[in-house]
Formats: sequence, structure tokens, C-alpha cells
Amino acid sequence: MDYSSLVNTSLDLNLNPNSGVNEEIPKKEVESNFFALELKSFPSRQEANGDLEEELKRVSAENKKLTDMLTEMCDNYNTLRNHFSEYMRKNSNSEKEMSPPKKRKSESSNNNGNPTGADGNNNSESSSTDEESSKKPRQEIIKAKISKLYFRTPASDTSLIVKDGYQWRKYGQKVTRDNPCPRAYFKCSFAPSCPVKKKVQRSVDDQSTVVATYEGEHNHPQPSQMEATGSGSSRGLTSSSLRPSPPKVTVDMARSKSFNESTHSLPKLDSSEVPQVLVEQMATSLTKDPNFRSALLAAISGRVSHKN
DNA sequence: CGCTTTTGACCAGCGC
DNA sequence: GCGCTGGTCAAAAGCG
Repeated sequence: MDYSSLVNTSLDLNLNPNSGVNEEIPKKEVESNFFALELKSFPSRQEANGDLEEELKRVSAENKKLTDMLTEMCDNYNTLRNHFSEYMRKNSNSEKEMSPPKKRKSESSNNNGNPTGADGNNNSESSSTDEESSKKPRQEIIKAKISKLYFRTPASDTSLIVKDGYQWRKYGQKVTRDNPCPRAYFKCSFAPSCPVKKKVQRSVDDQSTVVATYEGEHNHPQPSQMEATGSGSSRGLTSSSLRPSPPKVTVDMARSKSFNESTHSLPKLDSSEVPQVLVEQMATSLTKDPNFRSALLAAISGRVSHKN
């Protein structure tokens, strides 16, 4: 059942984790809306006054209750987010200590040679043991600020394209030993000014899950955002190559095995990426969750039906 | 025509 | 030193 056909369930969720909850505006909106509604319903103003006051009180009380619930929800969310960030920090530390046995040197030694220096991300992780990185003669050494994201795509989709909002240029594909599905290598279209690379490969035991491993940090906003601000004029960013709509990142971390299976490497999220990705994901999850929507619908319809 | 994708070749690290 | 493997390069093909 699609509730959206009955009620506009588009949630104007606050996606900015830093800005807190605005409790005043919705309250005023509700009150004014109801006031306007009631004025139409009662032709006689005197007759309406008593009922209006009563209704106003009831709505105010209900609104307060909803506000409290929302506040509580936001508190819970913030707590959860803090726990998540803390968890990611701990995880990245522990993973740094016990690197996989068959990692290649260039990857495990977390080298620090940002080719352009434009990125400027001086995370302390990379400063430990990279004397050997200077021996790498040939290729530019990308600062390995690695994050792993899990995307869900149809198993039939073999394109290995994940819509994360950035423009990527594929530069290689390889079948690896431990996974029959080919691994695709991408560079950010802003390269060489943007050193970010990503590897995309289907999960070996869940074909509908695509694992995207990001290395480095973007030193530019998302192309879609640049387009919105009118500053997207870089090479390789023709209007046709830009995605027409804001990226719908279908990250489903809750379903990613890493949360359930300790044998898998846990998704390491760049600490700066965590809020945005997480918040978007939570908002998406909430709006898609039928339980949440039905609860919301029930709350709204309950309020409406009280009037009748 | 310019950009992207494909794909085989090449290179470097690692284990034996 | 050799073979295996992951990662990258670069020419060719494809596409708009």
C-alpha cells in the first residue's frame, strides 16, 4: 500500500546533524494550519470560539507530545551516531594494527605521498611507517585513506557502477583470485587534481551487494553540487556526463555483512564522511521503512480523525 | 572529435 | 630466481 498517494509522506528531515532540532517552526505551522482550517469549518465565530480553543489546546498538547517524541528520537539518533563514530574509530585503529597477512606493501604501509598535495588531508594514520614508500618509482602514491561502502544493486546488474555522486573514470578491470566477479578500478574524473580512487567488486557471497573501496579523499564538492552552484566547469564534466538528479546513494550499511559478521573487514568510513553518508542513509531508511511510514500515517490520521 | 571504456600487457610486491 | 597476484598503463574501440 502506497501511503504517499494518500498523504504526502515526504519527510523534511533535518539532514544536518549539527543544527539540532527546530521545535518552534513545526509547532507554529501546525497551529496556524489548524486555526485556518477551523475558521472555515465554523460559520459562526462565537459558536466556533469554544470549540476552537478546545481544539487548539488539544492540538497544542498533541503537538507538544510529538515534539517530545521527535526530540527523543533525535537524541537517540545522536547517541547512535556517536556510538557509530566511536565504533568506526576503534575499528580503524584495530585494523591498522593487524593488517591482513597477504596485503601488498604499498597498500599496507599506508603511504603518504599525495601526488598533488591539493588534498591536504593530513591524517595521523599515514605518518607511521612509510619509509619504504619512497622506493616506489613508478606510480604516484595515493594517500590511502580507505573507506569501504556496501551498495545494493540487482544481481543482474553487471556494470559495477555505483552512484555515489562523483564522476569516475574506469581505468582497469581485473578478476581476482578470491572472487570470480571482476574488480573494476576507477579514478575520480577530477584526477590528477583529485587523487581519489575506488575499487568496485561484487561481494563473493552476496551477488546483490557491491563493495566499493575508496582510497583517499575528494578535494572538491560533488559534481551535482557544483552544478547546482554553477561552478562545474572542469574537464570531463560536460552536461551530458553529469547525473541529472542528485545522487541516490543506496548504501545499506545495516544490511552489510560487516555489521553482522566479524570475519569480514568492517566498513571503515572516513570520519569526515560518516555524518553525511550516515545521515543520508538513515533518512533514506526511515522514509523507505513501511513501519515508520505507517506509524507516521497512523499518527497523522489519528489526529485528523479526532476532529471528525 | 573528444572523452570514456575495454582489455591485454606490463610492473612490482610477496612467498616459496 | 621464479611464479603468482594485484594494480596500473595505454592503445584500440566505442560512443555521443
